[in-house]
Amino acid sequence: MERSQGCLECTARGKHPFCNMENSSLTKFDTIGTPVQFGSGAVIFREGDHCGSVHVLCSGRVKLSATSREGRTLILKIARSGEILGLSAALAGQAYEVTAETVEPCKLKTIRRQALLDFLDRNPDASMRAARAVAQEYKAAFYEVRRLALPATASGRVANLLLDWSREASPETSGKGRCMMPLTHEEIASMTATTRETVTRVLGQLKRDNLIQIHGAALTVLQPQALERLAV
Amino acid sequence: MERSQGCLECTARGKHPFCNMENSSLTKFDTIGTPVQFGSGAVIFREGDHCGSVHVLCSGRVKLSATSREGRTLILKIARSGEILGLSAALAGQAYEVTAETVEPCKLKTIRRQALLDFLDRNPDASMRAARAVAQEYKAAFYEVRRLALPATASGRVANLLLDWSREASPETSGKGRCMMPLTHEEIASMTATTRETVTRVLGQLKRDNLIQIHGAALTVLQPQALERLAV
DNA sequence: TAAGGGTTGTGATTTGAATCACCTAACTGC
DNA sequence: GCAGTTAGGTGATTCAAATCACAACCCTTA
Repeated sequence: MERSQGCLECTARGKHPFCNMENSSLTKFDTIGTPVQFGSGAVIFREGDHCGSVHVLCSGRVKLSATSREGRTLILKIARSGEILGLSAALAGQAYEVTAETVEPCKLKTIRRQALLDFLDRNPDASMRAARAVAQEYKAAFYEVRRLALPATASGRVANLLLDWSREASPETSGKGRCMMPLTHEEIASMTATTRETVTRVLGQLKRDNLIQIHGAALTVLQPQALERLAV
Repeated sequence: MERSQGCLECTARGKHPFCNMENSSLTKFDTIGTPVQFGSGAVIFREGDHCGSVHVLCSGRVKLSATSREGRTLILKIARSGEILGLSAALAGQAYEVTAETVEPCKLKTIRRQALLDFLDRNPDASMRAARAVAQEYKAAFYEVRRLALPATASGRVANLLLDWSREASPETSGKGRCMMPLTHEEIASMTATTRETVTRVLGQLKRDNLIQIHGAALTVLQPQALERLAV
């Protein structure tokens, strides 16, 4: 009788397009999903694993990454609450494309792939929502390509990333340009196709030029326009 | 009474997941789409344009690209028949993310965004197919990120692209590793985040090392394993 | 309080690839 | 045929960033 994790009562529901479906659909949805909790650093699934389930991220952040045979790691994005991990793999009927690893304690709702497909078949509004959710995922992946491939320099790619972060976070942290960046330089390097040392140097330069401020994990973008000029 | 372009009679229908819907749905679908033809080099829509329509690509190839303020161009992919251009933008209700330009004469079927959404609402099997189609688009975008960001060198990115092409084409051209590459070095550079000169040099080196063969637009991959080793 | 693992900061060196500059071919349409 | 245009090829030079090598910090945990 775990009611605290019911989707109907979820306070964040309105914020998340997929979760915000009709009550009747959501009631049914609630019965096919299992609430799960993870600590920090837990692996939810691995790249190449058979996709048996999708995972709705209720709270917390999850790092999505891919690794090359030679050991180079690319972090695609940090997923936030409301995202549906593994949805595209489940719909396409293929293995997970990425590895999902929590970066902080997370609550999720896990749904078996077949149960989800049956549910979508029977609830047209949910299946439209799923299509929209994947469209969002697509858009995000597309902007990732853009962010990586268009800037000519490493500083451009880093600047792009910082701008993205400050834009995403703006509603929460009222002060403009402030956001939390709980990643190491090594991880930022994996998100910008560069090296740890280069990230250190670029961030150092941006601080010296007063374009940004960093206190621990707190990042403040002081001059967004100047960053944009760098970012191309 | 244009019947030649009806989806029901389309011979390629079986090859394309989205088009291969139930006959009853397809009949309805046929009534909401307008067949259109384009010559080579025609622009179907532009990045940033309001997304008023989606376009089912019936035959021919279409170049999808994005441009930065500074004029750098990134070619995301060459879409082939069966793809639905602008679907993700239509579902997400936003502007087109890319510019679509034909690289050879193409036939398309254009559907007003609202007509498509209504159609999807009323035909659950079609909306599942749409979700799957976007999931495919997502996967493609994801591999694009991988191809661009994981290899450490320009030759790695080019090698990756050549491998992708030869894999895609393999069913058609029976000879292994043979495919058509109707792009200039400049365009290949835009797909691999490098420059025209570097593409020329890399392809030259690959030819000299007997990893590939090029005659006009015909590309043959002679040693896929060696290319993979380069590609990382 | 010391020890040890992970993270960050910096210099010196090397290198891949961008840039610049030009040149040859191939195809276009007068 | 020749001028014009676009694609492909190549060398010389420059430069950003990868690599290598350590020092200086955190943080935990012992």
